[in-house]
Amino acid sequence: MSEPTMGRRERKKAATRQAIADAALRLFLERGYDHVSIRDVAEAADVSVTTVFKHFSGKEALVFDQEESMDAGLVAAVRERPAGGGVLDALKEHVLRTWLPVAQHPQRVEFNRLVDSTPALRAYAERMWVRHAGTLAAAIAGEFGVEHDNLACAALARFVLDAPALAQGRRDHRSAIEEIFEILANGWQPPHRPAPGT
Amino acid sequence: MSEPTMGRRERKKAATRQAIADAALRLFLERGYDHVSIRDVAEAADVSVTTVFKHFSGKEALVFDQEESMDAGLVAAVRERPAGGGVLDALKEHVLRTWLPVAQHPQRVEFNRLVDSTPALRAYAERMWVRHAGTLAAAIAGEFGVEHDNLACAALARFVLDAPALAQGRRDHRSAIEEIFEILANGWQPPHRPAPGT
DNA sequence: TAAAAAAGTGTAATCTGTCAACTTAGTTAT
DNA sequence: ATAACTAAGTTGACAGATTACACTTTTTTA
Repeated sequence: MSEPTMGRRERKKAATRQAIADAALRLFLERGYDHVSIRDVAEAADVSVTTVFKHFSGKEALVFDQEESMDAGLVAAVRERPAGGGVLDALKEHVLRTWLPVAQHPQRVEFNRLVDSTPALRAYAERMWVRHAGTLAAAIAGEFGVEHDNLACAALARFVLDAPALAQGRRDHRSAIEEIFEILANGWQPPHRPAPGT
Repeated sequence: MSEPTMGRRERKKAATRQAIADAALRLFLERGYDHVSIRDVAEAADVSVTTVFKHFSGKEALVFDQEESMDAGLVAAVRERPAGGGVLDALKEHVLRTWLPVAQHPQRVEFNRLVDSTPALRAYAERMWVRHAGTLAAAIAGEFGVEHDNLACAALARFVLDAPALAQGRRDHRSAIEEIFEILANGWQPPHRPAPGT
């Protein structure tokens, strides 16, 4: 799907965008986010500052080059879920499939450290998920034939999209996600005391 | 507690802060958040730009002058809850008591419209609540004698603090909050179709 | 091939936020 | 009361992010 659909123009555009994103990530990892200016990035990618802003909406967006439209994925997960399966299970599987690999990729350890240690990026990353809450809520509501802004659906969407942020930084991402979805499915129960001596 | 504790100095400082906040809110409501610069605010309050930043951490903070440390209130709600009562109920009551009056105050209609129509302020308001998730999570965990970062407690804290954002913009704030806590207590259930013809 | 469309450039401007050195006024100890 | 101290505020300069604008180059297309 790449060769005939993209003319020279779009190919060059994509290349420029990629060059900017690569240069940005490299510099950020080298010097830290706050010690790299947009000008630095532009020069490293050999483009002008204005070009950077034509490709990215702001400095934070330079870091999250890839994870863009997961709207489609979320909606598909809900709509094309296995017959007879619940929406909750479908969303759990989707989160496990799409988020786990990214979060656990060993080449991303330094990337995650960069994000974690930069307040602006932490905030951006959190909002990145929650920003899709509206779309997901509408998709869920559509499945049940209720108003697109049905409160229960909006709440579920929001809670589900909180899951990655909550699981972030836990030892076992997978079981963390499962525990969160367990709460959403059956309600919150007071935790029991851990075995003494741990 | 106000007269003897505050000398002239602190009184003047508080007055300056209030003058800045008042000028800011007035201008924001008049012209819209994005069409007012910090310089405008400073001039309207007859102080220098740097003074504004000495009192407020940033432009958004000018709008949320009042609602600052609710950490203490959240922790108290959990710790001093009625004997035998569940944490969930205590938190629900606390949200209803502290958030409802503010959100419904009729004098705040234009204020809410300002926040709602300004993306930067929307984001700030949302984070304002979620920012206390760590404190609340630790308080809940403390009540049950588990590790301070217990996942179930962190998840509950987060979900509870999502409630105001979710209830915002609904017709009936109170029942919205109650519906959200119902989900947290008993799990999410698919919504039923609304009566046709509404 | 010429016009339209898109990508990119350079400049200048605005705005947020920070910094350092200075002034002023309130507080405190003598 | 007065000198020394301290916190609040001022001023001016500055860096970085972001936008607007007018211009050039390249690709596409009629």
